[in-house]
Amino acid sequence: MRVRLEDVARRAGVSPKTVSRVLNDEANVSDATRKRVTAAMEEMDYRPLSSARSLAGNRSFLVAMLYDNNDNPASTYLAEIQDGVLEACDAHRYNMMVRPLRMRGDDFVNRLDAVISDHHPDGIVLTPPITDYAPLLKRLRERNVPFASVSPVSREGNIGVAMDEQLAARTMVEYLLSLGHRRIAHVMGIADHGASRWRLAGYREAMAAAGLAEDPALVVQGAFTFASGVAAARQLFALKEPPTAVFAANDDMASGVMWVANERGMKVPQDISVCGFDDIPLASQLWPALTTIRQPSREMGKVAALQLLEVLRGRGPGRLVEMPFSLEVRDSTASPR
Amino acid sequence: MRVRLEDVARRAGVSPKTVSRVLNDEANVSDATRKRVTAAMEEMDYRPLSSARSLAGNRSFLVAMLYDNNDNPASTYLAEIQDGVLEACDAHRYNMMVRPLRMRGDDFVNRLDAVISDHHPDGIVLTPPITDYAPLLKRLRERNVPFASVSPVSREGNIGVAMDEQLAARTMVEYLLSLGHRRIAHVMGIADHGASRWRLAGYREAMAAAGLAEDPALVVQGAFTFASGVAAARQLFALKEPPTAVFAANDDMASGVMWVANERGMKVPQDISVCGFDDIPLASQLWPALTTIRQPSREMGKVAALQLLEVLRGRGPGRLVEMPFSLEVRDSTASPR
DNA sequence: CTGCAAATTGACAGCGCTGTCAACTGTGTC
DNA sequence: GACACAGTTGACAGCGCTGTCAATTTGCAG
Repeated sequence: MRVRLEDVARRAGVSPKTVSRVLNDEANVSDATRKRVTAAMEEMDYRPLSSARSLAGNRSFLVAMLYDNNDNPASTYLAEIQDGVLEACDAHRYNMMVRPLRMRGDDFVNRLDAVISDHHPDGIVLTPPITDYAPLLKRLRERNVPFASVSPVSREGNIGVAMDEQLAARTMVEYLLSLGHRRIAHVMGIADHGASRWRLAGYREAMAAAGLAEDPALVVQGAFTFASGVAAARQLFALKEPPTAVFAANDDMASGVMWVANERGMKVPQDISVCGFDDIPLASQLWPALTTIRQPSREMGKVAALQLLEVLRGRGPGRLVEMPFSLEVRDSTASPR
Repeated sequence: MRVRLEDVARRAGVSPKTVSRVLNDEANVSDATRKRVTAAMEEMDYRPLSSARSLAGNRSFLVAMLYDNNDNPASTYLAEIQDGVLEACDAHRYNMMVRPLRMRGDDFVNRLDAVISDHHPDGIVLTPPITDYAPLLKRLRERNVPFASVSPVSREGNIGVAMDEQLAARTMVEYLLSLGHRRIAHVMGIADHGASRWRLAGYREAMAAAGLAEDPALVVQGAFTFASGVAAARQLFALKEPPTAVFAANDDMASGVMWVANERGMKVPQDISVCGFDDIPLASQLWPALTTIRQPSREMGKVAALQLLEVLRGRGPGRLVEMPFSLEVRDSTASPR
């Protein structure tokens, strides 16, 4: 037979309601009572039944992590974030569910509604690019579901975690400049993603600061995928004046660029320097190992979830935490010859 | 105000219990009534509250996917399986949760117990290598929690999904033999994983069938990680008579082997052929693209979950479904020179 | 048309917990 | 010593659904 809250109450010599208070870490319980109840719980190995807690208390102890599975089929980046979110939820005995949410089409708000109505998450963790679809955020606020974001575009009124991606991108390009590169290309990510905008802005900032006029031919559109990196590289290498270095907006695209370089018999980094962004495991497994910006994805997932939990547990308003990045110089970049 | 089952019942002119029966797809409801109730549900956009269903019905509608996070930090393989499991659960309106379960130490059975007691999953999907820890399976059976496995070692009494990995490995090695290789090395995975055993067995089978005596120096231990592939390759390439081809038990290790080849200035596939197993996205992003065995991981996750759901929904006993593999010949293998 | 078994439907209690609100306890004040 | 007041505890109902079992309807043989 399962141990119920009532059983714990009897053992501790208090009313069920008092045990409930202890369980939920509520105020107004004397230290002595709290200690007695906690001991009884331990002794009996009491496990609250979450369905009963949910039904009576009208909360689900559930955090849903939403991601866009249009452009992100099982990506490493998301897997790492998920790992961090899960760790944070575990620590506070919250459950976590992952929900793909196709952002294609215009009924994604309905799909969000369905997720909320079906699962009643107490809160939501938003991952890029879902962090910035205005109608979706609006609906979340209307339905009064707290949420935290990983790398949202707007810092105003958002809680979660962010990184100064523009500065990171600028740092990367400044590094390339310091190696002596002047014709530096940039492969952009999907146009309306915040990550694409920041990384492009950082690139432009560094180039401008070095007094270099922007050559539009050196900035090509990508889509964060390996294949788009391949396409972008083909375009860049076909230029009359090809770049001596390529800064791709993420590692997958950078690996596409390197792939094309190999295909053409160009040596990296002797003939062309290539660098990426994110530092997914792939970056170290490529030959030569990829110079990139390290983004602590797992930690970022954890921190975003912790901010959300802060709110859910009524501990405070939560904030937008800034995470550090680092430039990982490896073997795919060198001075031009 | 939320629409409750009672509201639907009133609208359809039946008792709440009858609506419940329709909701749960039970027998003994006349077609006419069923139709009327279903219509009422639709019209009112009724969403059953899962906490109430769980509490009253003593089931959770929850499937937990267990994985070992010792050796698998956010691996692509698991992410793909997860994706498939999620799809299957969604289709039957079950929730899914992912649970890392460190297999190190000997209290993993307790940790399993905690998962069951805390979350009460109706069923569990086991992923390698958790599929084969006898004490864990025993506990699962004792506690009467149905489970399905992805690639279990033992096919007896297990439901889920499997692939003939030994045949796949043999096929790969036969392909290398057909290219003219004779000194073929194998980098093993973690010793007690089923995948390691089968892939090694397939390697041996093919070598023996070709009349080649096994050279123990050509079979080296790995651990399914990139780093272990690097270590294994250093060992192999240092041999007096190094291999002309290396078959690694998975793609990550194969990429480590290629990395060392590059480091030493050896050309793949001219100087050394390398191949892997799994066909994770990395395989196509390496240069040269990796010859490997394609394993339909996502589909396998889905099929395993479907077998479990078959059981959970009282539809049958479930079975062990065999999935096909395919040899993906790419550019990392060629005849020796 | 009657009688009987099978199929269909409903009444009711209760799953294990928490919200509400009332009751009680102890402390400090004048 | 009486009173006010904050701090602590408990009684009770009820969250929305399903299990049990009894009541009713239907189908069909005689």
